[in-house]
Amino acid sequence: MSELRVATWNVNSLRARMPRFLPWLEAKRPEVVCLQETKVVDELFPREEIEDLGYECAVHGRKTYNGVAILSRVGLEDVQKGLGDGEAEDEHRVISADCGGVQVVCCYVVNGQKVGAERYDYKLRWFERLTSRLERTVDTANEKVLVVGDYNVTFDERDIWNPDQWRGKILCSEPERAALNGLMQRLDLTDAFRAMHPDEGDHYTWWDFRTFAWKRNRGLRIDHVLASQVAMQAMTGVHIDREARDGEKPSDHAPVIAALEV
DNA sequence: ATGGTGGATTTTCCA
Repeated sequence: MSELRVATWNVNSLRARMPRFLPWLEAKRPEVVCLQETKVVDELFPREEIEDLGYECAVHGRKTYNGVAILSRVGLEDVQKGLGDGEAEDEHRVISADCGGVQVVCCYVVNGQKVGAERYDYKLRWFERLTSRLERTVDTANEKVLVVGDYNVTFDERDIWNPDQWRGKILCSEPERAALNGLMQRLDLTDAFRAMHPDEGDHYTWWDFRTFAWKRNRGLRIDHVLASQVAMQAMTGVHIDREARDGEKPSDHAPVIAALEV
């Protein structure tokens, strides 16, 4: 038995974040790292610096927006990019791979902008497409499966610094939560952080760059590790790496790191 | 009700 740590981090531009990302990667050395908002086409992905630290890279990026990647130093097999449902545009928001016997899916869910906006409806439809994609490509009934990433949805008021002010708003609305919970029910996935930290609030993963949100700890928990039952049984811990949100030129998200015995 | 900051590519979009 050995420990396998899987981190998920919305880096908000990998190239802009390299001065923070590389030292973090060297210090933490998670076996698997899932990145969102890489904002870089595959040809310009900073592959060499990451490979020098012992990682293989699977990338699915585009110019300016979105982009996802999986880095692994325990193998990277069966890489599948995108939603794969034949629709014209999937916005480079999903990539999956088998890493050391764990089925890892890295997701960057649509933000949605504002309840009722066109992008909000697109977000709800995109959740349905993601759910179908997972039903086609992962075996949650039998395998260790981790579906991680920036879901842009809170589960409940424990995930919100001021629930009254956010009630019904984007990232907190009931249709978004129904879409996320529906995905989890259909795939039999568990919110691993909450399972390991029941009844605790004040555990956020995103703090808005505006309004001094970090300094005031005005955050939301919107980055999640969703785990199959087999993965949950192997899980030893999940934590949010708040240090990575502090200091110079941080991302607006903190990494979430899950550890399992494999 | 609005705008605040940050990143990429620009005088604006997206978050």
